[in-house]
Amino acid sequence: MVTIKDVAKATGVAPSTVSRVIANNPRISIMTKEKVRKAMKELGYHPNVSARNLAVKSTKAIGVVLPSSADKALQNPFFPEILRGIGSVTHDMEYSMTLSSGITEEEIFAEVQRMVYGSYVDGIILLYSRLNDRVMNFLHDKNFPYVIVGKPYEDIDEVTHIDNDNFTAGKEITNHLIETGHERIAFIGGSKELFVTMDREAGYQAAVKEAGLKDCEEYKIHTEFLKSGGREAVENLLSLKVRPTGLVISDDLMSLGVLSGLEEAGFSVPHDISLVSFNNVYLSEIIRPSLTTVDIHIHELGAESAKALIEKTIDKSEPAKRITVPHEIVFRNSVSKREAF
Amino acid sequence: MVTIKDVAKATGVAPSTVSRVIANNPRISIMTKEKVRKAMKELGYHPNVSARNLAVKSTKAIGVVLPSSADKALQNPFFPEILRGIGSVTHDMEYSMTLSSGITEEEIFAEVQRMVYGSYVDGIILLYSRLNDRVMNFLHDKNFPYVIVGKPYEDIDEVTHIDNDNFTAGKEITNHLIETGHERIAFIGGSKELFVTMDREAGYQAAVKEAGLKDCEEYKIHTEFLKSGGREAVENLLSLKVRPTGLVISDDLMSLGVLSGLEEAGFSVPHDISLVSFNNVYLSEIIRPSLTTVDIHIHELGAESAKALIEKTIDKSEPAKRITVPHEIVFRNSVSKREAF
DNA sequence: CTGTTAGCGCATTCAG
DNA sequence: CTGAATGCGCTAACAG
Repeated sequence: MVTIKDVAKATGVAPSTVSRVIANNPRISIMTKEKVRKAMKELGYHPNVSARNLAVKSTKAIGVVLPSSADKALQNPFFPEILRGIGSVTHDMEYSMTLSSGITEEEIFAEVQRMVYGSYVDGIILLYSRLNDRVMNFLHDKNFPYVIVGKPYEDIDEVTHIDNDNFTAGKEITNHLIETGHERIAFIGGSKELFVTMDREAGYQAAVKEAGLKDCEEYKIHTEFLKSGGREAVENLLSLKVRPTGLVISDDLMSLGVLSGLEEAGFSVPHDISLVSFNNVYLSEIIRPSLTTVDIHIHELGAESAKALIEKTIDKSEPAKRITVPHEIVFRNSVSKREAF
Repeated sequence: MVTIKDVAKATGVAPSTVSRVIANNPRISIMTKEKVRKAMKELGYHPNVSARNLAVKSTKAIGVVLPSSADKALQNPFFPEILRGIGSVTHDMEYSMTLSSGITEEEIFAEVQRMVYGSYVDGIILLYSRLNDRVMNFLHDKNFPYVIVGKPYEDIDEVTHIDNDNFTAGKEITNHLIETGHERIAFIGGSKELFVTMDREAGYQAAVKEAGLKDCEEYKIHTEFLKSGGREAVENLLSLKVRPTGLVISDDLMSLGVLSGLEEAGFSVPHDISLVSFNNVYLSEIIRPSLTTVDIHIHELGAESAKALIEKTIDKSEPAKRITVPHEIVFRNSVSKREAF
């Protein structure tokens, strides 16, 4: 391994000088800089992170914590995509990204502790949010830089988070259904415990109310989309005396299950029933009918979270803030016009 | 930050002793061990990785590089799943895992160089394999520990790789179709450049030949599944005078596209056409019809690769080897019996 | 069984 | 503008 000393020797300067040209210190003459750089290149010098980290007490690395992957939810294409978003900025800023690799909640917590106490990373991105989460509490207590993608359950204005305006998105997409003539619209969402679901549902409900449409409990379904993609949800809905003609579904992946269930039951989408959802993952484009869905800009969600976190690691006093990533509806083929009765 | 010195002082021993109890060195009396451990707990001591890494010249970290994510392929649930597999062993062995975060090929290469030269990681897992890949060549030249998930294009018995027996898998799943009475079976695969595709196709072909069935070129289709999920593939196939009754598709995600295309064109699966594929990602279970597919044990693929790599980082002279992860067919509802004509 | 010493590679005072 | 000295926190001989 070629060290700073080697290039110092080769150049006939002191190690500290080499260190300074690495940092591009302005007090070094342009000439020696060139000379040193040349030697670095020739010798194949590359700085050693561990040494650097030790000296400066910082790592230029961020940790990313995925939800407990006991959860099948991890198979959601949302995750690779957000990782890409994060990666795009870590790459640009020459940070590295460490993934937490626990599977149970317990393990994850242990991992995070290691990351924090062991100085593995300068900050952490939480890709989930739960009520009373040990990890978040821990980070908070330790005053360790972290951001949340989504909406925190507690201390909402003390923790910087990156989210969409899911309420508005829910409202808009529901309005789209209303505008195309639908009057009986149901909502199918994942766990009520999740803010995403709640926000989107609230938006749906607001739209329904404002339009003066029927707002009944029977039309709001919550199901673990892990289990058979909400098959039951569909069955429940179809067994109603007055069936909905439009469905707002809180996640593309879930739509896939619902769609399949619908067609299996002999309903054609969008002919018999229209359907819209959220996320705009790749899937929604390749299935038939392709999905009208709100693109929540997953990549940007990731990128913004990384940016915000890095700022925070650089200046710990950076105030907590909320970053709202814009969304936009992508119109495709899962919705059809419905004439008034 | 509480260091080894602090606990040394608090315990009245030398720093080196503390270091030894951390390493659980057997030459330390059980008594002082207890004493030291107690102090560590009380003071909230946690070892600093950077310092440790610097001293031992190793990082207990592995790098994972994903395929260039210009590729939509990353949205394949295959990736989160394999990451989980890797994570399960890195966690157990107390390693950490760093994701490469480049998006273009160029960027990825730069990242890998940083990882290697900067001593960010002890070894690297490549989650893709391409002909004449700079990254692989680089790792190879530098004699840096790495493993490949899949099959390397070059130096196949010099690089340890973890793969399924895709040939056999292809053969078996095709045989399943044959056994259920299908006589005209087509293959739809991704890029011919990929070994996975090639191997699976070769298996398909072997099965077809052995069964004495028609083996024509028209029945072998290659398409970028990125684009509209192989819609054209389907159209081509359907426009044939003698249409196939069974389809072997090289990836579940692609099946999704094909399935949609088929139903859109008015064909019902499995009634009119049967279909089988590979991977057994979550999707294949939630769509209707659920997919008969070969489970390639993605998680295990990841876990084995991590294990093999870690072994290699510990003992660089570990010989290159090939690890074959078993597969198994999961029978679901995308295949129906076909009576002889 | 334990303490002392000397680095690991780099950044950063402080001099000059 | 540059060099010498010191220390980041930990491990690893070497003594004893």
